[in-house]
Amino acid sequence: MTVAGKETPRDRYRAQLRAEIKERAWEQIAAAGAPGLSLNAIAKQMGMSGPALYRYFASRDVLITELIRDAYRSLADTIRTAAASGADLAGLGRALRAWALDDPQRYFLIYGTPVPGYHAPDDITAIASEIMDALLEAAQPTGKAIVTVDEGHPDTRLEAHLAQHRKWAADHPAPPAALRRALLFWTRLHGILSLELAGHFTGMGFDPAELYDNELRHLSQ
Amino acid sequence: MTVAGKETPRDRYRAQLRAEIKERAWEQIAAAGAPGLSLNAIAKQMGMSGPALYRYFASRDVLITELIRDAYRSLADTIRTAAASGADLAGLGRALRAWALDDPQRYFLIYGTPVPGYHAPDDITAIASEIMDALLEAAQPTGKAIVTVDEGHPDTRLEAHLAQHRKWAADHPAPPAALRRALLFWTRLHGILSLELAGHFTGMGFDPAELYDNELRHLSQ
DNA sequence: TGTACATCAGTGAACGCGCGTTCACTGATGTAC
DNA sequence: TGTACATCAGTGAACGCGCGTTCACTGATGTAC
Repeated sequence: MTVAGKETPRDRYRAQLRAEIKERAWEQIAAAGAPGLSLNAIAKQMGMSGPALYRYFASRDVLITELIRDAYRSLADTIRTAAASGADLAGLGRALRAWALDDPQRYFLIYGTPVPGYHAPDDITAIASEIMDALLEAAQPTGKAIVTVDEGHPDTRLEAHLAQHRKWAADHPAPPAALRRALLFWTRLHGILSLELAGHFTGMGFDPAELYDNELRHLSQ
Repeated sequence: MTVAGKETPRDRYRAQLRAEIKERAWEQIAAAGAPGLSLNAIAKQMGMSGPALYRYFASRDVLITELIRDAYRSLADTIRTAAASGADLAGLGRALRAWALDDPQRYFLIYGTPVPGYHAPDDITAIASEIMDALLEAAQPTGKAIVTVDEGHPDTRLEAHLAQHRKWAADHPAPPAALRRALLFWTRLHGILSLELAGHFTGMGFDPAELYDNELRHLSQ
């Protein structure tokens, strides 16, 4: 244990090695999926013995959980950075797509097939709602137009439901229309990305980017 | 080997045991996900020794591939049955949702995280395009209205792209607007289902069915 | 600056486990005459 | 209907493997006086 703020060379070395272990872990996940991640294999790849890794991660589960956390963190940062630079919903959508294509298995670690029985720790779900908050913020009508008569297909039924079931947006003053837009943004774009990354469009002949842009156009209008 | 059409008691027994193996396999997948499927564990659960299963499936991979095929087959039958009974796109959407909720892990076996390097055999991809064909059929405007002035948001750009990239619909005379509708049906509904089944909505407070219905309403109008 | 001690990184052996799969074999079930 | 043979289901032992993880230990690096 080291006092916070006082970083010794040993601390730096530790941090560096932890980072390298994670890098190798991502490579393994990219090559064989998350279930194929093996501590021994990582150690061998790094030229170390298996038990050595236990100096850096208490167990395989701890490592995987940290990878999941990093994935969420990376996505949240990507979205927030885009939002901070003034991007609208479509801009966030483009940032999301770039992030997903950059590392498909990282995307699937968050949004892929759930492992039955696994429950993410609280701090991870906190990052997830941080992402939703950023979407909600961008899903609100800009200040200029006071009354938004036409924002695509207003669906009063869904908006009425969301108006009364907005626990996930409790901290946010967004109106029902924005709740709806944020959810549709999420589910529609995820639908395309997930199928695209899984290869379900391969051989069909069209360009998924066109489909994606089509959705972005209608979300933003 | 038995001549086709001549079914001996032994054949019946074989078929029955193969079916039971698959059932146990699905139970295991539901309990621990597909990567956790183990032939030995299935055998033990059935009160048999491990090697006995090799009388029925040549290998673990063969078993899994057959499960995937069955999943596709089941989905295709569900969609076609709904279509045959006169359901419109929204009806197919409801059938899809019921099918997905009935067995989430079966859904994920088709649409979940891909295993890097795995390629489905041709007969399985054939079932996949059979599903797309059924969607295309239902996505076409009904005969009554000759000119469809407003079918949601017509997006000429996407339709123009699809008009020239329709390899996946080569057998089908559906117009570009129908291609677009079929794709949006697929990606939007999958987006919601996938997130719902993976538990990403839990704790958010709203009812995913409302979101789903919202999409169905706009696809059908 | 030098010595004594504590801390830490990493090793190698070992444990127990479960996996997929092969193989020689037993015993039951079916088929042919 | 009865016998002789072939077919098939299932067993138990075994192989080789890789996994996560523990443990006692060595050697290097840091810290305190």
